[in-house]
Amino acid sequence: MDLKFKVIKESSCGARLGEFETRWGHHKTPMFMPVGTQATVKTLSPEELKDAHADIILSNTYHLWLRPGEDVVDNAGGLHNFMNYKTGPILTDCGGFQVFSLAKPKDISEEGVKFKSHLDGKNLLLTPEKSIEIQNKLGSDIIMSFDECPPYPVTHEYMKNSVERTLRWAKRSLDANKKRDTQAQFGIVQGGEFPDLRKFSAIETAKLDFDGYSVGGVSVGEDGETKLKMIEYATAYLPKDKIRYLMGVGEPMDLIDGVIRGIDIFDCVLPTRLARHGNALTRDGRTNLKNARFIKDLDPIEKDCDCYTCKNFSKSYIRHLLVSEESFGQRLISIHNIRFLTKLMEDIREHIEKDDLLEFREEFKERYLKNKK
RNA sequence: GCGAAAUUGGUGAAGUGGUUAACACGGUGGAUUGUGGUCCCAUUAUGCAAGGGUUCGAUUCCCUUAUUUCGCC
Repeated sequence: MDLKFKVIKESSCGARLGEFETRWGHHKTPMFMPVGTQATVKTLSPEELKDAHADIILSNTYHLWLRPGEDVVDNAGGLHNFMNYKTGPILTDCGGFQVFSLAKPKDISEEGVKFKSHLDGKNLLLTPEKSIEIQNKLGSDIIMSFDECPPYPVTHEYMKNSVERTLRWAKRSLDANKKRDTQAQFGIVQGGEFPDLRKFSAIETAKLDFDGYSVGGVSVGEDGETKLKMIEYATAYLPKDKIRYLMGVGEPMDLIDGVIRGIDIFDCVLPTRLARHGNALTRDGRTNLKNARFIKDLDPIEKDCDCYTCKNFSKSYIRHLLVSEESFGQRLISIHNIRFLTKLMEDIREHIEKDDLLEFREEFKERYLKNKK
């Protein structure tokens, strides 16, 4: 499905202000997608997501395949109906990342990847065709082609073979997608920190007829400078008229730096995972709300934040909930953290419009990192 | 009143005549980037009820006191 993506404005620093269309309406980029691995953004209701200005969410093929099974979701009429998320699009990840993140004895062959299920140890085979078939049944708006996300670091030789295989898998993924008219499909660029392989992967993937292109294999343990280069090596060779999605990146500074390198969409578990561990994202950096200094602090997490949490609850109360292991505390911070990132993207869009994103970056960085040693 | 047993950090507790008193919880910090939600890392008792004695050395043995628990009149 054509997303009708268009770049509205490209700023002098390389950032793009854009827009695309789905059956749910128009969506502005750059944007951030909260992650809902198991058909739920952990602890949040669809209403809360909407209120936090989450426009689109990500869900996961691998997890839904294992439980409850794609047929169960299909039976409910697709993911949107199943989870009653009716306000925006859903993108499903292909399951490729789990090869890396599960880090079990893995067997990667031309055919696909052999896993042991983390639920019952059963031997499973995920192939490009199977991943697409599952995503077709899940009925997401955007599906990802099946890739391998190698760990970091890995030898140039390993990465070269992996990139070439991922490219062949991309073609098979594209061929397997019979619902192309209803679901958009993205390809994934890999190549690790190697400029030649990133370039090769970007150019060759771009030759395939995808609706968007993502940059994968980033934020897997590399240092900050390497991370930015990985992105640059890829975006330099991606078509300008297609959406670019940087997978798994969500640190506020990384979002800004990604946008400057021409990225349009991001996803990350960070806001919700940090929330479950008691950490709030703020303009002044991360704040661990479990810290004793908040015991009697009646201020909200951020005074000028428009989220439900900040409009109604104090740090003192949230700290109490966290310390008492009440899940409402995790939920309140999740709401705030997601809103923090969607607001950051709104600010970024505004500054692309004004073409002063680099100045915004400096101001933001100064304040965000000032408490870091 | 008599007899017996016990007394280790904020809590539950292990332990030994000899350099840093186990473990768990709790506390305090930290970590966290396409999520295997309740995980991970660090730190947290200069002291073993109090006082005295034996000993090269005692939290560990002995005595006294205090407190607690259980029996008996």
